[in-house]
Amino acid sequence: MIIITGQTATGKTGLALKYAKKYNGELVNFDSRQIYKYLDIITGKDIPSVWLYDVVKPDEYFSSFDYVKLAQNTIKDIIKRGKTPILVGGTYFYLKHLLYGFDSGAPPNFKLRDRLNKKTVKELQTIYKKINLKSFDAMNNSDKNNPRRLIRKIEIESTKKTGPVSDSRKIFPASLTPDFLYIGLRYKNKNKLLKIIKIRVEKRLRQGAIEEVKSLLKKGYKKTDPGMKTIGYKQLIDYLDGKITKVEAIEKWITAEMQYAKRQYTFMKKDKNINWRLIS
RNA sequence: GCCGAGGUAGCCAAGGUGGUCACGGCGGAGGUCUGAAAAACCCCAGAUGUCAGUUCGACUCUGACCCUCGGCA
Repeated sequence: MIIITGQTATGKTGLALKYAKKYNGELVNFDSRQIYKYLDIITGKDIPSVWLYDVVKPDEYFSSFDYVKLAQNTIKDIIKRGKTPILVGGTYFYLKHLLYGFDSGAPPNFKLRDRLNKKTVKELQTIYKKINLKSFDAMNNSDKNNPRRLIRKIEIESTKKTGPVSDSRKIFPASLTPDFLYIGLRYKNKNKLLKIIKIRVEKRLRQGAIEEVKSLLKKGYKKTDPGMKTIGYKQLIDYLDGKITKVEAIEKWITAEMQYAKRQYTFMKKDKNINWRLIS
């Protein structure tokens, strides 16, 4: 098995294709945006025949847990057919769960989430403190102020009463053997990354990025839908809504890509199993 | 050239009868991360156009100069 991850715009797919040829492999996507149907140009679905593209519609909920279930089956099936699974993507959150498992088996409680989403951070903190003060005190400053994390914590506590629902077994730790290729791609310097991202944004605009956003809006998808909260789409929607100019939208798009690339590496570098390859 | 407005961090920008050298936002650095993750959140650095003057003390007052933006010419 081969895993290729890393920063955005590093040519992960290209490398994956090389390996696919070499090892009789099939690609499995772990990019949280390419999971969505109709998000094609801006998310860069350049290659046909990749597993786990176009799984759900842009307005549908999809979690890392859903991803892991699908990926497990897909990978098992590839192996059964005697081929090499090649995982490609940049969503380390998904990959982490696939490789190292989950802590809690609590499923989402959407009614509870809706209710809690109306609360302020202060209120959420108060609620959680009341339920589990010890756990709250143990949270770091970043999480304590993060409504999503607080809501999730409250959600977990609230389902504890009924008991955990699903299992949280790890999938692949046994596969982390020496012949297990786990590669991370990143840029040595930011100027190069910026240059590549600029080129890529321009290319996507030429390919019809704006038309893609328009057609999504025409289909009835909204800015607030999970799939639409994606770099590129967000900025172009603001442009189409007349909130910013086209030039501003493009600049913001590029900036968001750079910030994303940075966050990706910050997260991924904690995984000591990744073999980093520098791009210069 | 004249009249008006203004010059506060890389950008936008608040402020005060002169008194711990200054609110924010963006951008930048670093970070958090276990069922929303291309999300959400934490945190750090950085500034009063120039030169004089008044004053115990000026970013705040005065003058000159430089620059920017409007209008007149």
